[in-house]
Amino acid sequence: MLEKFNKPYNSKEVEEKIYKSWEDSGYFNPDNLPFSKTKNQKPKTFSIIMPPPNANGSLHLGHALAIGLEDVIIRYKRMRGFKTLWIPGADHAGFETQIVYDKVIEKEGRNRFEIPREKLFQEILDFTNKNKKIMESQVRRLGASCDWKREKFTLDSDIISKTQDAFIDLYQKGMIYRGTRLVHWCPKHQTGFSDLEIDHEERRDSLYYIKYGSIIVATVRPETIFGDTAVAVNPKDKRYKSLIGKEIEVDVVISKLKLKIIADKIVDPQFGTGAVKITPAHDFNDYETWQRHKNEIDGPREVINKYGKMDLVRHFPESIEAKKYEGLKVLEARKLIVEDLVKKGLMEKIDETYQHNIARCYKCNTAIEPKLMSQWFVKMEPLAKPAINAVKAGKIKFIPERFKKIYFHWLKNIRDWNISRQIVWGIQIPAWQCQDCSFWIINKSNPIKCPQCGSGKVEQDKDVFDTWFSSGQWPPLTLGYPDGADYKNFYPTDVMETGWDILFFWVARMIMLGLYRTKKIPFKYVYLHGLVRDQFKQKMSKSKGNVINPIDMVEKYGSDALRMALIIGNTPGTDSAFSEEKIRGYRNFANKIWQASRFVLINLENFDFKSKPKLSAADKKKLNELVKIKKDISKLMESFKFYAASEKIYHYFWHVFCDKIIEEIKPHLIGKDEQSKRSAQYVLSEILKESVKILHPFMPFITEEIYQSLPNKEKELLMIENY
RNA sequence: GCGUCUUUAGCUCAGUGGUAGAGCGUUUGCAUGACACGCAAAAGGUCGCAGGUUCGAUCCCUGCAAGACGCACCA
Repeated sequence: MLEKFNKPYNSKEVEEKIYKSWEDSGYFNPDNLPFSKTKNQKPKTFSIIMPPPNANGSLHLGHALAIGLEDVIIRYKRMRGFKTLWIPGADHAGFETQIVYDKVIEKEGRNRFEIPREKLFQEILDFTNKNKKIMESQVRRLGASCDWKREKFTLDSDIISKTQDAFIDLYQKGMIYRGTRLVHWCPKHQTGFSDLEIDHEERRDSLYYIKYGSIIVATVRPETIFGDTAVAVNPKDKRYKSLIGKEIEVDVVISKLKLKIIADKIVDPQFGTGAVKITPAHDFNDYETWQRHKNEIDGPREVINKYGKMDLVRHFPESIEAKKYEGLKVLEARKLIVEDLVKKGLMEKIDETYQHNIARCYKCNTAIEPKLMSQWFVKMEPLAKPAINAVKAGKIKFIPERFKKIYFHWLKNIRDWNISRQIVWGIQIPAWQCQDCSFWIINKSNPIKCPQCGSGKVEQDKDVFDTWFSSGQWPPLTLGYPDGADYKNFYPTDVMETGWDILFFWVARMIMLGLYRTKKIPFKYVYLHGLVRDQFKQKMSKSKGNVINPIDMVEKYGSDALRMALIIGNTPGTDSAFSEEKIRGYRNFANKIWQASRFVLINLENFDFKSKPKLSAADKKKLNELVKIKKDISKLMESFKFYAASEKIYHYFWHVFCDKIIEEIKPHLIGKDEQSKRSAQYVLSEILKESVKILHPFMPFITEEIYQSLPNKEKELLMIENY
């Protein structure tokens, strides 16, 4: 019976078997939990929706931390008698997966833009389904006690359908509109983005002072002069006051442009020359300036195409010089136009020390081109207000609290959300356009005929939703909103546990869309864990070669050790330094638990549990101390201080129980005094059982394995013991 | 520009208005009847700097410095 304890703890021999016994027991499903069936009164429920890992690859340490923390919470609540539900999921991760797959097909010498839509979608679906299985098996290896029967994928048919419903509902209420406006466009990935997918990089560039007729303008993008439609000055600027409203003729090398001088507050008289060229097609501020002066000046003239190349000939067909620039990449064109301007004597000066920020694609670092596009936008202000109020009123609490401020700041300055993406991997937008009269029909199925002009030429929008538009509705959708039983029983959920890096991408949007759709908050607590970094606090990345694969660590040291290493000393919201050393330390702890259990079990072999022995004063004290420790730890668990709770039980088990209590008790075990021996045995058995319970949420595998050997166990599984 | 965080032992981090804590690491001893993935000891800190509040500050307030980060952005 106890032979297995004769060698060091071997996680490999235990974990798979234990996980299977949990899964087979059915207790991951709250409906099967024994204590939830008994009473007439409504059972206490507790629910967490797992942030669905991307189904395009393997788990990283961030996932391991998240799953570890969520499992800690779930197991603790389950043992506390809650009807506990944890729903696992998988995210199709639209754009992210698209580019992962781009790399796959690039290696094969193919290009996604040449593959028919349906074929490409099917290929990515096959690829994702394969990876999804790997991801799921990894979640199991981490010990997640989630209900696999309720698992949801963001491309399940009901999720797709309900996501489209949300779009239609928002559209009907005037919260979504089709707008032609400038969007962040990545010339490499050939898609537009929302504001969040953009990184800014500080750079030193040249600031060119160019003669525009009688005045001089300063710009970093001389290649856009072909798209200019005005020059703006500050209305209070005395230097230009007399010129406002006048037209100047500007030599832009390939042609002459007549530009009106307009007055606008946006112009800072202190910067450059105080005169700004206005290029509404290629600059966000210029676009807005044009909006304010629509009646006075021409609108956007696009001189850069979607590939980031010059597109001039169609605007200047009679210009021979235009051909010279045609098709050049922006930076090549810039070099050339600068040369030509200098040659023509139009370059006043070049300031090469100008520091500014430029927008980059967050994925490939390609310079973002503001591009004029017709897209679907969500009006954010009406969604943001209730989301702000829910947090202000304390209905949703952030852990740590300071993220509230960051959240408020973002929501108060929010801009409309571009949800159109020009990729195939995602949920297609349920919008159809009449090819004859351009009328839009918002409908899940093909409307066949245009209701406006009767034309039969109706085509669905090729674009798909920003992946966060669907995952933003994740809590209600996974629970079967609007009429599912789980939605009734488990919504609002209790905790949303995720990384602070997706506070805006995901958490804020879940709150906004959740409130909008269900009129209820989607969750009560937001627990934001920090990012896991390497031992030097550097971000882990493939290029730096400092990535630690969590599953390798599970193989080497066991899931329990990995979980402890991730959770101990990791305070919410603070990035943590992580190293293999740390895991080794907790592997050692696992063995310590193993050996201590062995010692206790050996000494319990002839112990009669039927009658409780009379306890010595010292032994009573030990048990009282344990009660206090347990109380302290529960308090820490309830206040989300898992980093402290785990450390406390670690310290108690090793340095109190093993170092002090066992050593003190040894003489009683081998002594002749039968009563004090029985007292000692009882104390050992009690402390071991309680310790294993307290440790279980953190180190579920080894504790379950030991529990199965306890002569005084009361339940079939430790997992459903009473905490 | 607006904002957030950090600064405590060699490293990574907890923490408290009343003479400083953990883990790892280091040093020394130890094959002790659970465990060398171990045991027993030990060394190691003006709690970033300067003021203030207080009987008392590592903790509260102000300023400064260094570092990390978020948001926005002027050509």
